[in-house]
Amino acid sequence: MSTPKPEATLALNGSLPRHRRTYSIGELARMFEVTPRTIRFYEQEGLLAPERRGQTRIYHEKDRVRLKLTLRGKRLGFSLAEIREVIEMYDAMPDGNARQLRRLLEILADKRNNMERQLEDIRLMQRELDDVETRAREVLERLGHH
Amino acid sequence: MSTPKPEATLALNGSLPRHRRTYSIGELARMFEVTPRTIRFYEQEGLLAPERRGQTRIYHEKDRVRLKLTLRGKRLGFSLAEIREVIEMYDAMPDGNARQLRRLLEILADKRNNMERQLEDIRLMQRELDDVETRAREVLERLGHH
DNA sequence: CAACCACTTTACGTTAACGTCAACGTCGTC
DNA sequence: GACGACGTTGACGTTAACGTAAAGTGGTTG
Repeated sequence: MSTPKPEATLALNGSLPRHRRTYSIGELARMFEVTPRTIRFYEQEGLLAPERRGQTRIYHEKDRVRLKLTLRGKRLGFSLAEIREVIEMYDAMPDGNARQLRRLLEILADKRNNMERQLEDIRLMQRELDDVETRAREVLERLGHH
Repeated sequence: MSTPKPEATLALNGSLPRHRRTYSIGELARMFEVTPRTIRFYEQEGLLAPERRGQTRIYHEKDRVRLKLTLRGKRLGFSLAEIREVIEMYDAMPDGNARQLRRLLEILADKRNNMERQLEDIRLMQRELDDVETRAREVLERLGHH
């Protein structure tokens, strides 16, 4: 406490083996471009369970990964409830009973189908975009030539 | 009215050249597995503009296609507002000015980036799913062998 | 020590995308 | 001519996923 060593306690985290790093809620928020409110909300919804040092939340690698997966899931249109379901089952896996596991496999298969349809949707949508863009460029061209 | 010919007026639409067909709101709803309420809502939001015969809405091929594109857009996570924006610009294209067209191209490029990221997300997500599934199967296997 | 962050909880507000219900009109049919 | 299936408008309800504001805590910095 008396030694003025440059141990900013936070800045120090700069070059640690990723595994030992911890994050504040603000850091994570900036990192993923969400607000702290969002992160707290995800916790409230059972998607995160950070450590607590007193009042304040402390996030480890595990939490960061979870958040990343959560956001990815969201971009793919999954609801927080769905994401939580998978996360919970995943956590319970080691000692999960057979029924749970089969249920998990079902859910996974379901997600997979979802992915497949999304892939198809994307391909179709890209064609549409190509088409619209081509037309737009043509019109633009004609405008250029008066 | 007196001739009992099997002209069910609705059933008759069965084998028409797709182009001339028309649809009731209920037909479209079943077709795409949405409720009539949804379709009316999309109209209210400016995504559809069906013909009217008296009070009742009559949908043509064009409307069906729009609905299809709208739903596809939704599956890909676009908001109705975004979808409408594109549709409107597309409709206004022929007589659109250069600024409008350039704006449209911007939007399209944006959507394209979105698609690309979604593709990447899907690939990553599929790997995760593979991983989880593999683990689940392993655990299940061990359970089987007591 | 005062000022300033960054963090906390509590609670109410907001937006998008419909659902639901009431109250009514219009066919075709039994 | 009652009935059921389908259509209409209008209005209010609901859910998910946060936003926002209020009021307080704890650490460091000039």
